[in-house]
Amino acid sequence: MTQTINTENTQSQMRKGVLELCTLSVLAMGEAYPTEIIDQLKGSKMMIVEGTLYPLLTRLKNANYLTYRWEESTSGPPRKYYKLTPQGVKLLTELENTWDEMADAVNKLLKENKHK
Amino acid sequence: MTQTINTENTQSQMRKGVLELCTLSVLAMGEAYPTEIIDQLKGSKMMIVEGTLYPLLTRLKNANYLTYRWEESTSGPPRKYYKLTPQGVKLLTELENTWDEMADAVNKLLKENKHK
DNA sequence: ATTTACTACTATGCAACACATAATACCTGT
DNA sequence: ACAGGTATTATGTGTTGCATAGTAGTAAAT
Repeated sequence: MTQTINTENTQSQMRKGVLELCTLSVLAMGEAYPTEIIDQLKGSKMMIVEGTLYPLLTRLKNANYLTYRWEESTSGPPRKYYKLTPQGVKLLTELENTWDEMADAVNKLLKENKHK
Repeated sequence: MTQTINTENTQSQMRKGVLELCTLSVLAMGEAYPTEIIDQLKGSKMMIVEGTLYPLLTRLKNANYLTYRWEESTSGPPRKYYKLTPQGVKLLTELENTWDEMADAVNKLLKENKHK
């Protein structure tokens, strides 16, 4: 029993790929640890949860787009501070282009076919 | 052996959810059969292939967002002309809002964190 | 000193979907 | 009959968002 199409579900689907771009974009400002990244994304109205972000960071790290260093915290366990590698910067640039092109295409289409 | 993050793959991921919106948007102009839909989307630089569109149309039809009628063709097998149901129109409106919100959030984020 | 609460990270599994691939069926012209 | 183009259907795979649960560290409260 699957096959549910609804707005909520589609929102998740739309986030796919974009979350990767958004995470890289946050890290373009400088290193950050997961909770900081989540807070910044929430501040931009881009929802993301731990269960999504942690695996994503691990994938990006394994693919050499990110590195991290441990840092002690005064209020809890040590944190992993992530930052972009040169390849990560390159990937970010490419994904920004991909996003721009797709967003343009969608906006154009929606405008053309606007229903009253 | 999985775990490949690259621009190509992310492009697919970004399309998820958006293709549903784009398909509904094309049908907002009036009924169309799959090949027409594909052509219109390609005209807007939104890539989609048969293997993606046919299952998508079936999902939307099963969820009562679309209906179709058969029509004979003078140059090949009969075609399924799809059109939006009232619920489909409603879904389209919701997805347009979802898209606008997400696109705004992403654009804002990219602008803020623009790397030099 | 044990409990509680908070923070940070890790592990596992599921569901949804794009896409590749292949197959089926219909029509037209030779 | 056969070939080629068009339209639809069926099946399987890989990626990923997210839910859920668990581990571990710190600090304040009892």
